[in-house]
This record gives sequence, C-alpha cells and structure tokens, in this order.
Amino acid sequence: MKAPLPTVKRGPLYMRILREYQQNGIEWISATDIASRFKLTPIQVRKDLALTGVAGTPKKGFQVDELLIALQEFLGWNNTNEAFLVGAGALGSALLGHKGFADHGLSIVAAFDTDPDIIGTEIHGTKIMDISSLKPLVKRMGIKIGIITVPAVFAQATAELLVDAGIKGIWNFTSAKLKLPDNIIVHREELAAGFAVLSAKISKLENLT
Amino acid sequence: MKAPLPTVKRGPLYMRILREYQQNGIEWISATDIASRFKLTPIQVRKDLALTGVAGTPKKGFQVDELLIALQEFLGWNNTNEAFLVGAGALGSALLGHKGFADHGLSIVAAFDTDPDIIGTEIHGTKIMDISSLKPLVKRMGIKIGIITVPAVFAQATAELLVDAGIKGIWNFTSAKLKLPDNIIVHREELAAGFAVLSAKISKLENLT
DNA sequence: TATATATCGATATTCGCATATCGATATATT
DNA sequence: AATATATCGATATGCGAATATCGATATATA
Repeated sequence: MKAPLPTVKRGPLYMRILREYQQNGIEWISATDIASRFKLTPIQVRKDLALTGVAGTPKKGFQVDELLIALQEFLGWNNTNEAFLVGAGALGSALLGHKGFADHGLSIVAAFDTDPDIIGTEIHGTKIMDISSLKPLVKRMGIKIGIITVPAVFAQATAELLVDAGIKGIWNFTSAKLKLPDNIIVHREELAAGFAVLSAKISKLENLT
Repeated sequence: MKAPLPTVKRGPLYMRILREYQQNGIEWISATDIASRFKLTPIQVRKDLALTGVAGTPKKGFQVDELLIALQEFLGWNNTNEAFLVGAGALGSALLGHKGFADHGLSIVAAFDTDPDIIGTEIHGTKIMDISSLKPLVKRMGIKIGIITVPAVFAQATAELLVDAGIKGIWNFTSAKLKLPDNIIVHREELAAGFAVLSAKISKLENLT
C-alpha cells in the first residue's frame, strides 16, 4: 500500500477527532465535519480516508468505530505505537508528560538515563531506568521505536546503542546528524522549522500555505 | 519575494551549519558540503540558496559570512527572532532550555504563567513573570511572536490575550484549534505527526520521502 | 601555460499532491 | 411516493517542488 507522506502526517489529527467522537458516543462523522475542525478541505479529507479502504455512506459520512480501526491499521499503529525514550532531561521529561501522545494512542513505555540522581525516580508516572537495562527490555517487549532527547554530543552513541539493542526506528530530537545503517529509519524533529515558517510568514506577509 | 515553504523549513538547517562554520573560522562552504551534512541533494541546496540572491564561486562555494547574513534577511530574522512564551509547565520549560533555538539565533526573551508558585522563579535563566504584565511588555519590546504551551483548555483564552496585546503570530503547541482574526498567523506544532511518519515508515517498509 | 576538476547556475523534465468537477446514492423531507 | 439535499467517490486538471541535464567558470595542478 502506497501512502502519501502528507496523508500520514494528517493521520494523528484524524485519530484525535475520531477518538473524541467515539468517547462522546457519536456514531457517524463526515468529511465535512473533519475538514471544518482543522484547516482542510472536505475533498482532501475524503481522499485521505479513501486510502484506508473504508466506505462512507452519503448523507451520513463514515462510521466512527470502523474508521478508527482502519486508520490505526493504515498508520501501522497496531504494532508500533510504543516507544522507549533515552535522556530524561528537560525535553525528555516534557515529552513524557505530553498529554497529546496519549490522546493519539501513542505511548512512551519506558525512559532511560545515565544520571544516577535521576535513575529510579518517576517522571509523570514513568520510571526512569538505567540505560544498561535497555537492551534486554527492547527484546523482551518488542519495542521498535527509540526517542533520543540526550545532549547533542551523546546522540550518536545513544543511537548506536539503540540500534544494537534492536530498535528499528529513531526519533531524533537533537541537532546531531546520525550515521546509522540504511535499514534504520531515522526521523529528525526540527523544532526550529516551525519558528522559521512563522517568522517568515510574519515578515513577508505572503501566503506560504 | 516569493518563498517556497519547504525552503523556509530548511532554512534553520542552513543557519546551523553556517554558524558552525563561522565559529570554526571556515570562510567558504559549498552546496555539496551542506547537502552531505543533511539528507539533501546539492542541487536542492543550490536552488534554495539561489533565492537569497548570493552568488557562489565555482570550485569554492559560497562565502560563509555573506550567506549567513543573506539567509537571515531572507528568513526575516532581522526583525522577528524574539518571542514570548506563555505556560511554563513541562513543555514550556523544555522549550526554554532547548539549546537548539539559541543555535539558530532565536530567543525566547520572556516567559509567563498564572501559577503563583512559579512566578518569580527562573527556568533555564529566564525569569517567569505574571501574565498580567505581558501586554505592556509586548508593546515596549516590540515582540511579534507568542508561544503557547498552556493546557489545551486555556489555549483559546491565552491566544486572545496575546492578540489583544499586539502579537502578530502564534506558535501553538496545544491540540486546540484557535479561532482568531485572519490577520493573525497561527502555526500549530503537531508533535504526533513525527511519530506517525516514523511508525508508518517502519510498518510498511516503503519510501515515504 | 595548458589541462583537469569541482562547483555554480540556468533550463527542462518529472512527480506528487492539492484542487476542481461531476455523477451517483442514500437519507431526510414534504 | 416523490423530491430535495448532503455526502461520497471517481476522474480530470493544475501547481509547486524535486530532480535531472548541461554548459559556464574559476581554481588547482601539471
């Protein structure tokens, strides 16, 4: 199944509103509803949803439960919605406490650090463990995603450790460029990009979608 | 000047490597250098840099100092590289401590909250102030960007307060959809999107750029 | 001085995604 | 039962950005 990248990126939005509808006991949702909720057109939403394979019914829309399951499947969240986090500093702690993730069904199931002062403590309900215990846990729990929020200088070493432990994908919050085997998927979160878009839009008042 | 959105997004990457070169006293940088540093092609980098108006010289590349200034101008960072942050919770604190921003020349010059226990304290060198003092400061300092890291339920009220104070652009880290006047630029940071891309790439082993 | 090479920069092509159009259909309404 | 309407879903169009191609040029090297 081929999946357009922008569609995948919008996936979490759909997940959120669907969960909300589900919790409120609403059975049907239309592409128009979703579009008005975010800044999208109904057509775009329909095209995205079409990729999941679910069929809507005219005048009512899509069945919330059915769509939710299909989307989850489509996004691959049946297998890979759990992650380990390494580096329980400021940013790491924030991610651990970030409500948004739970809303989408994603969960950071464990966090690791090297600082003895932090190890053993709990941050937002997640116990911080010694990094030496990471490898066996990855195998045992079948975790595929690792989140790196260590200082940039340690990023490469951390990444290698994760790969060695069997991690398949890495979410890199540092500014370091990681050199890893090709079969490892790396995604770098570029926080500054958001800032750039914002200030560019302000300084030149033009429509950059 | 028309600015392709993806180019703007890559801007911070260029800024980072340029600053690094500058600090190391390297005078010239080629598109090939930059491309190999990130996951880009030299052609793409050249096209981006062409928009700044600077000319490179064959066999050497671009002059670091000149390019840095031009890029800064191009991204509009001469005027709008300062921001206020509202909501000094977990995520807010993390952003305050995020070294990455300083590396790019962006700065969060002040932070605000409503919690009396937090007001007056310092987080990563930034003093947390009472939100009531926000409005006069925005005017006095000419700040144009506001960062919202409050709980989602308070997002709308916070945004309105910022707009009332004279803020032109808002960086929204909550999941709330903000209803604001059209002339206000809003950028929502969707953290979960990164996770979605990553897990999609892992579960279907396909090339989603 | 002559030649090789790395890089720039312009043009052309391709690709992917967003947007528009329109017929089909199921529900609600009268 | 007949009609109106909201929505889906397929096809077609258009746009923006990535990629490829190739000549020009300045530096380094022999």
